[in-house]
Amino acid sequence: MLIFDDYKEIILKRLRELYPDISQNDVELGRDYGDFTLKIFKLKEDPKIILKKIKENLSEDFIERIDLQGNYINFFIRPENMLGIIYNSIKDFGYFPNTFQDTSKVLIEHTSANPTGPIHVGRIRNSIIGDSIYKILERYGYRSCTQYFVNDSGKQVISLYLGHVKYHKNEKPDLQNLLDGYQRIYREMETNKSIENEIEALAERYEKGDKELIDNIQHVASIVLDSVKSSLKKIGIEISTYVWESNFILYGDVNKMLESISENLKSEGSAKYIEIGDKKIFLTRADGTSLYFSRDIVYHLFKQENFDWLVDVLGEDHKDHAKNLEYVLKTFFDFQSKIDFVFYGFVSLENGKMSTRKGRIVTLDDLYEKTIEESVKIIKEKRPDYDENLIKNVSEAIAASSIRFNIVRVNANKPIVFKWSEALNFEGDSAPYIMYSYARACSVLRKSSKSGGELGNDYNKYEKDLIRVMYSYPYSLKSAVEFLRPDIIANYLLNLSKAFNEFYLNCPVINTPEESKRILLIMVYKNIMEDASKLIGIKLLDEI
RNA sequence: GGGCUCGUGGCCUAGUAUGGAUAAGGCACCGUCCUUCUAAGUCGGUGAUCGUGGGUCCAAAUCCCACCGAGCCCGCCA
Repeated sequence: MLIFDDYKEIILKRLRELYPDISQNDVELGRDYGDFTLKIFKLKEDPKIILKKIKENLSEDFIERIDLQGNYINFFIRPENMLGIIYNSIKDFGYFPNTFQDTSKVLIEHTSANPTGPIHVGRIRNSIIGDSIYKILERYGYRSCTQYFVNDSGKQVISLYLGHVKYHKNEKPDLQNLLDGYQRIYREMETNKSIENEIEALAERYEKGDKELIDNIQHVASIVLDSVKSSLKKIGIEISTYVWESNFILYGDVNKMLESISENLKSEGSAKYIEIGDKKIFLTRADGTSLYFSRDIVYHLFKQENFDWLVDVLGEDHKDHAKNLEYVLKTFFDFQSKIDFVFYGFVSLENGKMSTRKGRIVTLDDLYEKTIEESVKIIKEKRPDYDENLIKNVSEAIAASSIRFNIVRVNANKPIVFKWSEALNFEGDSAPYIMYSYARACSVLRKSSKSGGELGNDYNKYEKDLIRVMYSYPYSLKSAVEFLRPDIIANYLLNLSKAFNEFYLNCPVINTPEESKRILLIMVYKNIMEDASKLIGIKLLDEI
């Protein structure tokens, strides 16, 4: 929970003393008209009288003035009051807003990609959204943790193993030959049906607990998984815990789960299913092997043992699966945790869908390398004085931040078409724009000898705008949590950076009478930038 | 065919949950500003019947209905 002096709440309370019907939504954060705005359409009273009554009842010090404009009443807050709240919070607690530690434990499951190939730009949307949600919930005061559910027991990963046995048996398995074997076996399958039988035979042995086979499959899967981990690490994503699907089979949890709901299971041949309306959800195959749905039930029951709130980040292709899963968990099992699903639209290439099997992908590593290259080129052009070490630091920060920002800033339910020209654009609404604005602030602070200890009392338009955007940070944070939408933080950062850039261009600091006051403003800005950037994985540097 | 999601200037994105002030940014294009703290920046200009058609309402990008277009799902795959 966020803790700060919320002027909106105070204003709302006073307004309701006069007009009890005023709702939360009738008062909103103002844009250019005022700091807070009340819509008075509903009040059915002469606006001038409303204004008069409100002015009489709202005599708080922090109110600078109250204006009537058409059907809106605008409230202007003294900038020094807003800034004072932010500044005091940072001074006392290290950040603004302060938080109250929530007792709820939340687990964010993200990525969980089948370990059958390198992670590509289609899949990183999952990781980027998931990691950002994790950091946002953590900041808000939840005790948070991330988890990757590793599929090492489905047909895909069995194919990965079989591909290696068939085509690269004498080579030590590595990412390259595993991927080749995987793609080759799917090509082969198109003409040779017997391969499917081989896979099924392996699945059956697997399910019966063939230890050697399970170990071998886990071995190849872990090689691929390690590559996924190291790719994600480059963009600042480290997942707290990994849970392997095979464990639930090995230790009999899947079977126990099936027994516990045996009354509700129906049979078609030897295959078992649950009926939801006229839909059949199969839990086991005719040969007795388990299906993803069963393993996912067991996995969610396992998760709820330790967490009060589960958040699953899933591709939009999982919408039906998730709906059915939630229904089954709540109907047939003792499932108490709160559960939320965050879906995201696919990232496609300009020439169509990505496919690991068909080799039509842009991997995260490719994208990272190209972004570094482009960034180095630009740094050498713009900052000829930077040494190799600095170039390396800056280009790596820009690459990680740009990749994350370009993906996280768009609303998850919109599809994205990946374009190199956009991925490598470092101007306008981009991560470097935010990083640049921050570096400018750092530069001023470096060059000033003032410590910024005093709050001023007259702030010009640019200073006031900056203060207002900074004050609105908790509102964005709150929305991001409420709707599990990290894009809200990304857009907030753009607005904040823009407000600073305008201030910077119009308000000289060093060697002016306003230096102390403005240094304080910049210090506060720096703190909020660091706070918000961290949430979506933008790496800020003192100089870029 | 059924279900879910999306459609906002030439291109990309915000605004839609909670209807309300001239639809806000960016890219591209034209022009402005470095004798002052990083020009990856700033300011100005060109450019939008908010997919189409109805409806509700004092008021619709936002709500409702229909249609069109795109994506995803409709497996004893995951």
